[in-house]
Amino acid sequence: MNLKQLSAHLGLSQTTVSRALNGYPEVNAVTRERVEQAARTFGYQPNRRARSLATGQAMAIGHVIPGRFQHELHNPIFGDFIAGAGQLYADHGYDLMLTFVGQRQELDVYRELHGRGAVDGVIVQGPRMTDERIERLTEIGMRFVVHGRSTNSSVPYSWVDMNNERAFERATEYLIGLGHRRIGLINGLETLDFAHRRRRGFCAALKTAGITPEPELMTSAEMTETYGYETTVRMLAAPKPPTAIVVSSMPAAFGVRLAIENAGLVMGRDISVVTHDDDLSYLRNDGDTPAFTATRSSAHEAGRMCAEILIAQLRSKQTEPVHKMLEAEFVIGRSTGPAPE
Amino acid sequence: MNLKQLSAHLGLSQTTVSRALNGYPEVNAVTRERVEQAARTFGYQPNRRARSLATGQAMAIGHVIPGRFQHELHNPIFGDFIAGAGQLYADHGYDLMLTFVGQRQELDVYRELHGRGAVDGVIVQGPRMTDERIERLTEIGMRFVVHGRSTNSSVPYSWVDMNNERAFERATEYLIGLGHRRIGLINGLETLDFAHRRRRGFCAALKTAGITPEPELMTSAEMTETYGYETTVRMLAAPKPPTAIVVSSMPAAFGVRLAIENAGLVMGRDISVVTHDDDLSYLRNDGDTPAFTATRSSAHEAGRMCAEILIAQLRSKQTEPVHKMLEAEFVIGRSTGPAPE
DNA sequence: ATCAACCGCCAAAGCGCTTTGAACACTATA
DNA sequence: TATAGTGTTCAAAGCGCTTTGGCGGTTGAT
Repeated sequence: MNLKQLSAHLGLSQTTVSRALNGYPEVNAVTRERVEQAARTFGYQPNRRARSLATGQAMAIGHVIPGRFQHELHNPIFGDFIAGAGQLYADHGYDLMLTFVGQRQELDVYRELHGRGAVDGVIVQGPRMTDERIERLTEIGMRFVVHGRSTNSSVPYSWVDMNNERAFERATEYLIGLGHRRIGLINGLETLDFAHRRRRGFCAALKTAGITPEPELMTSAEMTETYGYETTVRMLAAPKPPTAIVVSSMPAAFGVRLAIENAGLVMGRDISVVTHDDDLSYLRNDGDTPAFTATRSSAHEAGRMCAEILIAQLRSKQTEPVHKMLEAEFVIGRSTGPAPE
Repeated sequence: MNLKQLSAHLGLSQTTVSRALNGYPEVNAVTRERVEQAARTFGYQPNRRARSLATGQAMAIGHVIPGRFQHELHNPIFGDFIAGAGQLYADHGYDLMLTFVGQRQELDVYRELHGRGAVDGVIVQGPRMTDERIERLTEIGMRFVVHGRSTNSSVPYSWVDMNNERAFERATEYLIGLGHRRIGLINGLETLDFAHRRRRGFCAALKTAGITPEPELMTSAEMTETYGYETTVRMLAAPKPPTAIVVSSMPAAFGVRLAIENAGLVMGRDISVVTHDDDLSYLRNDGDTPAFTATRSSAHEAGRMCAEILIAQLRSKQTEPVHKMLEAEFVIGRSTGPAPE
C-alpha cells in the first residue's frame, strides 16, 4: 500500500494525506483522524527511499569499519558502543548504516557515502594521533562526531572523549600511593590517540613522584588477552620485574592475571594491577569489591552521547562543534595492594 | 554532480549515460569510454536513493538488534560475525543496515523494514527454540538467512549453523575418555536454540557412557565471565563437586578458570575444562598448546557464509532454502587432563 | 458591500535515477 | 529498389514521496 493507493481510497489528494500523516497544521482535525485511522488499518508505511529522495535527508547515520586487519570491529568495545548509539537512533527514527571498507580506500568510502547521499552524518571511531578523516570529512561537508580526539588535527570538530590522560594518571598515582615504584604499562596501539594520552598520564604521574619511566616497562599493541599474558610473562621474567602493572583493557587484564597466577604469585598481594574497564556488558567488573581495581568509563554511554550530539546537529542544522569530556570513575577492587618489601 | 548535469555536459541523453555506466551492451564503445572518463574526472556517483527508488532494490541488508536487555549485541560474537558478513557486503556493493528495536515490537520492525523498502533481506541471529521471526519473515516475503536454527519452526528456511550437538557430545566424550564421571555444564540461555542443542549433545554423551545427567550440574544463563565464575564457585562448594566442566563460551570459561584457581586448584589437573571457542579476534585461544581445550568454530566465518547465501539468493531471485552445517574443530589445550582418583 | 486573511484542500512539479518504446541512420538481404 | 535488420541514441514515463503555488470558500474588519 502506497500513498497513491491510500489517498485514492480516502478520496483525498496525496498532498493532504502526506500532510496529515506528517503533522502539518493545515489539515482539518477530522480529516487527519480519518487519514491516520486508514493508515493504521492498512499498515501504510511511507517508502523510505522515496521520502529520502524527496526530502534530501537519508535518515541514516554511518559508521565506517576499516579493512579486515584493522582494529575497530575487533575491538570488543564496538558492540557496546554501537548499542548505546543505536538506542538513540531508534528513538529518533534514524537507521545505522555500517559500511565495510573492503578493498577501497577508507577516505574514498566517506566521499562515496556523501556523494551518494546514503547517510546524513557519520561517527568516527578510533581516531589516530594524526587522522586524515577529520580534515576530509570537514572538506566534503559531512556532519560527524568523533569518539575520541585526534591530537594533531588542525580543524575544529565535535567529539566525545574520556579523559584518558587523567584516568591513567590517577591509576598510576594510586599505585604510587601504595608504595609501588616499578610500574609497568600494557597499553593499546599508540598510533591511536587514546593510547597515547594514556601513556602521557601514566608518565606524568611517575614524573611527579620522581620516578623515571623505563621503556622496557611500557608496551603497546593491540589489546588482546594473549598480548596481556605474554607481555606480563616477559616482564615478570626480567631481572627487575615490576610490582604493579597498569593495563589498558579488560581482555588484556585477564591475560595479565593469568600470567601472574601461573607464575605462582597472587594478584593484589605480590603484584598489583589496575586496568581500564569499558564497562562492557559481557565482561563485568562489578560486585561489592570488583576483581580489578579499575578506571571505568562506559562504552555504551559514550556511544549514546556521540549519537545524541550528532542527531542534535543534524536537526538544528547548526554546525558549532560540541565537546563532551567524560571523567572515568575510579573503582577499587581486589587486584591492588601495598607494594611488597 | 548528478546524472542530468553529467549528461548535459557530455551532450548525451541521461539514458545513454546511465546505460554506459551500468554496462549495457547497446552503447558504442567510444561513447562509453568518453562517459566513463567524464564520470571519473567529475567524481560522479549515482545517488543511491534515487537508484533504489527506480530499481526497487535497496542494495542493503538488515541486521536487527533486539532491545537493550536482550542478548544479541551484548554477545561478544556479534562483532566478529558482522565483520565476516560485512566483508562480503562490501565486495558486492551492499550496505549493512543495523536497526535497533528500541520501544517497538521486534516483529513490527521486520514488517516496517520490508514495507518501507529499506532492505533487500535480513540476517536473523540468535534464533530461539520457538521463534516467530521465521514464520513472520516468510509470511511478509522478506529474504533472510538464519544464523543457527529454530527447532520448532514449521516452515523451511535457509540457515548456517554449527553442529552444536555433535560438538558438545564430542567434548563430553573426550572428558569421559579421560575418566571423568561427574561433569558440569555451564550453558547459555536455553531458550536459545544453540544452547538447547549443546545440552542435548552433552547429555547424549553422558547417557552413552551410562552416566545419568544431574540437574544441579547443569546451568543455563547469559554467558558472562561473572556467570562462569559464580557458577563454578557454587559447583566446587557442593558436596560432590564435578571433576570436569564443559563451558559454552570463552568469557564464561575465564570465570571458570578464575574460580578454579581461587579455590587453590589447578585447571587441567584437579579440574578439567572444555569450552566452546568462537575464535574471536580479541580472545584468541591459540598457540602450540592453547590454554583451553575447546570446540572451535569461527564466528567470522559463520558471518561470511550467511552473507554469501543471502547475497546469492538475492541475485538469483531463487528462493530454494540453503543449509550449511559447520563442524566445530576440536582442539586440545592445557585445560584438560585425566580425572583425579 | 468590499477587502484581506485564513482555512482546508488540490494539481502538479520535482527529487535523481532506470527503463520502455521509438526514432534514426546505416547496412545487409531479397 | 524495397525491406528487414542492426546499432546507437533519445524523449518521456515512472519509482513513491514532499512541497510549491494556487484555489475556492468562509470569516472578520473596514
